[in-house]
Amino acid sequence: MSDSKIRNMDDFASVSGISRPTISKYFNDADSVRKSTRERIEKALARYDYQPNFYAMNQNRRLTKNVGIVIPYMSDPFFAEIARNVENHIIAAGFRPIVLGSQGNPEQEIENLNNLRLLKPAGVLLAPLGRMSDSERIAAFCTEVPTVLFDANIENVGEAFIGSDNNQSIGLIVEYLCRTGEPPAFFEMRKPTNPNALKRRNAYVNSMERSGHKPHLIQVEGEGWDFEEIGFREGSRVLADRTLPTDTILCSNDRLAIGLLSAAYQLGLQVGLGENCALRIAGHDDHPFSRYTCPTLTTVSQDYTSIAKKSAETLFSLIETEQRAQSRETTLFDGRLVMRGSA
Amino acid sequence: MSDSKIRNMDDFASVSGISRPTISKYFNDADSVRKSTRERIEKALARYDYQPNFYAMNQNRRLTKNVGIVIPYMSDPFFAEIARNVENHIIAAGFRPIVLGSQGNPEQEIENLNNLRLLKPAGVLLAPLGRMSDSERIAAFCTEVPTVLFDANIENVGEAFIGSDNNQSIGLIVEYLCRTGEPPAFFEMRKPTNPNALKRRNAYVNSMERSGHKPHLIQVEGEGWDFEEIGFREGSRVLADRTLPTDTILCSNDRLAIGLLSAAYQLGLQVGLGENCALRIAGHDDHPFSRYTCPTLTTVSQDYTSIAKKSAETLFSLIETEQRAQSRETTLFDGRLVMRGSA
DNA sequence: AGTCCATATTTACGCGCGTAAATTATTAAT
DNA sequence: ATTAATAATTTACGCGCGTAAATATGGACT
Repeated sequence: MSDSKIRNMDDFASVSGISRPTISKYFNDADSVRKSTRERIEKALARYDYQPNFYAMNQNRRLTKNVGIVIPYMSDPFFAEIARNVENHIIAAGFRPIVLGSQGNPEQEIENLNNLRLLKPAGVLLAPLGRMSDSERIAAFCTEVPTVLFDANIENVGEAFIGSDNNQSIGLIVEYLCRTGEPPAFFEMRKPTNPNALKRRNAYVNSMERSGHKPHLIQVEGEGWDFEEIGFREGSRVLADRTLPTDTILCSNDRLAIGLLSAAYQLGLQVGLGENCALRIAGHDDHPFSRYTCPTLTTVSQDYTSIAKKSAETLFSLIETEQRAQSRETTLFDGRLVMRGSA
Repeated sequence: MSDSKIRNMDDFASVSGISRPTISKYFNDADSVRKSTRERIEKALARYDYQPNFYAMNQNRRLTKNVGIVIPYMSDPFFAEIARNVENHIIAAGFRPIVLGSQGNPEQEIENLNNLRLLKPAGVLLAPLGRMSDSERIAAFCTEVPTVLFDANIENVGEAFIGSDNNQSIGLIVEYLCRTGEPPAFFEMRKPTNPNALKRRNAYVNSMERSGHKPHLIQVEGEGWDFEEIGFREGSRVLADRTLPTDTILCSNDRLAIGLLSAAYQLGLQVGLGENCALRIAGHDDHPFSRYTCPTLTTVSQDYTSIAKKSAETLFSLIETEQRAQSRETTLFDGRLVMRGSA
């Protein structure tokens, strides 16, 4: 295989018989060297499995092909899924994605941005935590690195925002629920961590009033990101009380709905559309798990694909033009009704 | 707040009136400088919010306080949970955790190790992918960096292995199921990706035979890590066939069980212990979601806490003694029966 | 005041790489 | 063969920091 260990680019330059600056050039852009040179390098690369030190590279380059992706929660399948989507676009465009999760912690979010800055990224795609986020420091970061926000908006921070049209999506499912049964109550956290939650609350109220129904907010207590637990605990309480003015509950997101479904099951309440069902439950987001709940969860899917694509494209155009956006544009995609068993 | 931007340690040394090497020493170990000096540094730190370049630090140090944690899948709540647990121990011991997920991809797993190596970690805690893993390259990595394996074993790789005693845990739940109803069939993937799955299969067969029952393996097709989908799809098929010789199914892990529960629900099969139940389903792992399934999932919990603690401690002792383990020790923790609604 | 030890500073070099400028070699075309 | 264009090499420096050795400084003590 290999002779002595290749420890750095100098070593590799020696064994391949090509000067270090040329090797450096090759790794920067393989097509920027003569074809015969490229072949010699690649032959040597096959013999000695050298690869340049990623961090040392980034330390010296003005700008790299790195693109950061920061999401609020790594272990939330919803964010994992959208991050994977964005990642694919980044790779396809010849960039290198670096995904970081903030674990619901605003300090971690800032640290993620700090660490990214050291890698001299060409740009960053950021889905901020929301209410908890240290928006001042995020704004400061955005002045240094071209940043596109997605999923959750922070007013006037970043070059653009791409997300879902909560008005449309909530309107869609409220209309559906009203049309097929009793008008829904809205199940949410009293102090939601996410700006989307507030938008959805307002959208619900507006949508209900527009169709002449009285809105009914079920605002439960709970902190943090353990939404299933909150949905279950508070859902159990609310359902046991039997003070609901309706048999239909629309949850602010699928994870709350998953907890609520579990609570309903344990109280012996049949959920779904049938005659012998006591309750209808709907969610929002089309969480990967929502197709395995019992019954499967009726929800509104966010347009993952479009959000990911548009976010990436917006960032790429910023990177190419090497200038900031003249005006901060907001793009909202429509949700799609996903009818399943629960409502 | 601050005057001109502090760009590096030199700048910060100037404004704080202390020499750069002393600053460097402070950041390495705050107690290694005189108290009065420390106070001066920290006063300057409050004024100018400088922090050293993480990657430049690691480039030059022989050894750092970094500890890598590599898990097979970031968005699997089970691994997310155990990683969080390990992380806390690392922080408590004054080290800096760096968590990386391999997304089920063996190449990503190797790349994660490569990237970690560049950060000169004091040690690494690795939960390998299993069958898919490039065990040769992992072994090569382990000769360079002290590495402790957990969750999934690779024979003779790394300094130690800490995991669950699948024999004990499967024995426990098989015994429970036999005692409280019909002996279980075992639902698993025909070609599991994880070595634990194979151990569990054998443990099931042994356990059944020991108590005089005929084992029955349901080995379903399916690749990858989308276990819920496989559990649902193949579960639907198996249940619809109605060729099962028993009404009790033990799944190789909770994620399969979650899919299977969903399949049973959709086929109108009542799952649980009651007289009018057609099926009992049990899992393994005590996945965070297993308490929200309908019905809640009876399972065996792995001793997260102990595995995380022991893994971290084993690594710390390796780091302290600065030498490799004389012999590769394997530590297995007992599982605990978690009785819920499904069996 | 003088001694000693701990701590701080100065100086100088190294890590693995990017990059610019000047020089030399190669290639393709005239 | 000469020329011009292109590519490669040499040389030299910089990035942000660690670290070692020599030197200088401060405080506690006799």
